[in-house]
Amino acid sequence: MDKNNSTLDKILDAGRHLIQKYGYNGFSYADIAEIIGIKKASIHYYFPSKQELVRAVLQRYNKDFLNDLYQIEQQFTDPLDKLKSFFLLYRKTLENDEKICLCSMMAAEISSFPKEIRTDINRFFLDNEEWLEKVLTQKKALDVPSFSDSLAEQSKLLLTFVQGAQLLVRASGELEQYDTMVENVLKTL
Amino acid sequence: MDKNNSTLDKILDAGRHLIQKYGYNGFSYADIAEIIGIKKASIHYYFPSKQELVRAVLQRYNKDFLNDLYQIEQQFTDPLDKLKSFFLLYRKTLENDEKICLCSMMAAEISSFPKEIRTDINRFFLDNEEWLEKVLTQKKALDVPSFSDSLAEQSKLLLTFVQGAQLLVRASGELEQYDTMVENVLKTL
DNA sequence: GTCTATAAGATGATAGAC
DNA sequence: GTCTATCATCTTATAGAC
Repeated sequence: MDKNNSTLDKILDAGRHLIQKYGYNGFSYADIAEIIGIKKASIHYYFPSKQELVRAVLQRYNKDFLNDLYQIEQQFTDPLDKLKSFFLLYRKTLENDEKICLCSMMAAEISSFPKEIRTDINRFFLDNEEWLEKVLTQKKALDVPSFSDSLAEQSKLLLTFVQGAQLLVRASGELEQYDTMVENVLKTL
Repeated sequence: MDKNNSTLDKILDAGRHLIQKYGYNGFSYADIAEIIGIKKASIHYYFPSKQELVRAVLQRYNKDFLNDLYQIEQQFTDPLDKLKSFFLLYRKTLENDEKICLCSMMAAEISSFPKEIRTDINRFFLDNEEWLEKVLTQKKALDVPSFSDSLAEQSKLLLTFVQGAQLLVRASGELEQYDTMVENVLKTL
């Protein structure tokens, strides 16, 4: 159950942290080396190029995030609880040292990436939408069918909300804003 | 009425373009120099440091954007038309060469900036919220009062929407998504 | 104002010893 | 696997000629 503490994992952890905080163009091999106490050259042993490194970080992030969504799905039965946990998942990132979702940052920096990486970033968003749509479908089955719109479209709106809310929180520096906004967006359902 | 085509303006234009596309950490003086056909050193004559340059870009962007909002306010009487124009304003940026709102990008990169710049970024968001709230107030006066929530909170949600929608469009590369999402978010009002 | 020249340090990356 | 040493290039920034 313990996280593998190999150098490889430390590099991926540090890389993810730095991208979430400063962006792909805002960190260097030297930064990673300093964080985990090795030399720059050692990183190249695992990831010859920066793009290979970022791609590995991205793919692991997507996998972990998808797993978190699956856990939420298992843990709760009430769709509303699932949605609240979804927003809490994003909140956890914001709580910790000025970070945002890795894919939010990388979507902003999309012009710096080749096609394959762009595809992985978009995959993250699609997976989020898909998960949300599934939960909204469960919710609709319980509720008076209050919304007639496509649940796929509704999911996209929820995703734009959580993506944009992160930017507002970062601009203001006030995390508490997030909770109020989540409350309000849940009321619209 | 013509835009002043001084070197200063060219520098600000190129700087804004590059930040909107690649981010603050994703461009250099050399990039600006190449775009407008001068030498790097000439840019330092106007902006000794990169932070002074980005600050000037940011302040002009905020001023121009606020002016655009004012123009919309003057041009339309129907609050719904005003909102549609608001979203169209953001769309214009997306249409053009993989760019997003300057302050969306800079909010994502907030950890790279000192306090004064952060304040300017947040000012942009607050101005957006204020403008939206004003329009929503006009709308409420016309409508059956359908929503009971605070219009300030409603404005924030609309802002999170447009901020997040940009990231989704960038991730997918499909601008048409934006129009559908705008349609759907307007239905929630 | 714009240029050439140059500095001082950072950056991504490689070669080869241990 | 991790290190030292080194590379070519890029980065922000300054000094001084024109």
